[in-house]
Amino acid sequence: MHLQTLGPSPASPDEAAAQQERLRPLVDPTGPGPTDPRTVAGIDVADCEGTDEVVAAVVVLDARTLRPVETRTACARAGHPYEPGFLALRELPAVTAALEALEHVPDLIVCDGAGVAHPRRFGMACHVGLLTDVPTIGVAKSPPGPYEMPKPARGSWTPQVDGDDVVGRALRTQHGVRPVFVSVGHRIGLDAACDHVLRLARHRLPETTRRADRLARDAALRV
DNA sequence: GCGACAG
DNA sequence: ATCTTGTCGC
Repeated sequence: MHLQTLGPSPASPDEAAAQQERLRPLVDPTGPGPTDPRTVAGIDVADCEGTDEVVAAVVVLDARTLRPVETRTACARAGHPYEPGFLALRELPAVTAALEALEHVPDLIVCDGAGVAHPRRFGMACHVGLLTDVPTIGVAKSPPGPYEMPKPARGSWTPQVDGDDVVGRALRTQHGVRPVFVSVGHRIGLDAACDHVLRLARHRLPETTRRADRLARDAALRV
């Protein structure tokens, strides 16, 4: 699929922070998103053992059946060790390559990790949103900080607050199971984002994430 | 048993 | 992220 140009790739955390600050005003954290998406994509990344490479996987699912209609993987040098707040510095080159190889343009993209629930309000899901101009959601497996535990029922949630802003939710996707941490990426509001995550979640994590995770893991073994 | 899930 | 171990439930 065609991707927008967002300027030169940062080569250090400092440059990445500057890029995040530059791009964050372009994020639109509102709107209904796709009302009745036909396809939903999931993205995840796995490390290749022993090498300096990471592999990104993109899986496009039929939104109705949750069956895959297209899968792509791409490899890239990690370049930098992981640093909190700079996941994209490490993962985005591979993610970009995988997205470029994609033939379908999905109606919605679910990213592994944060959207606006990020130190500079510009997590990976925001980055992918601007890159693709497709509505994006960030679903993280661990919280950005302390949070209030939602009630045990599936669908219950508590707000994630940062200063004066609500930046995301701890959302229960299965009864009694540890919540996931949802934040908006681009071109969709938090209510709609949580609706989609809930609809995609047969287990704790949405099917998009599970499928992309497995594909990335498998591909990483073969590198 | 095999897959899911907790820590 | 990854690995290891142990329990739970279909």
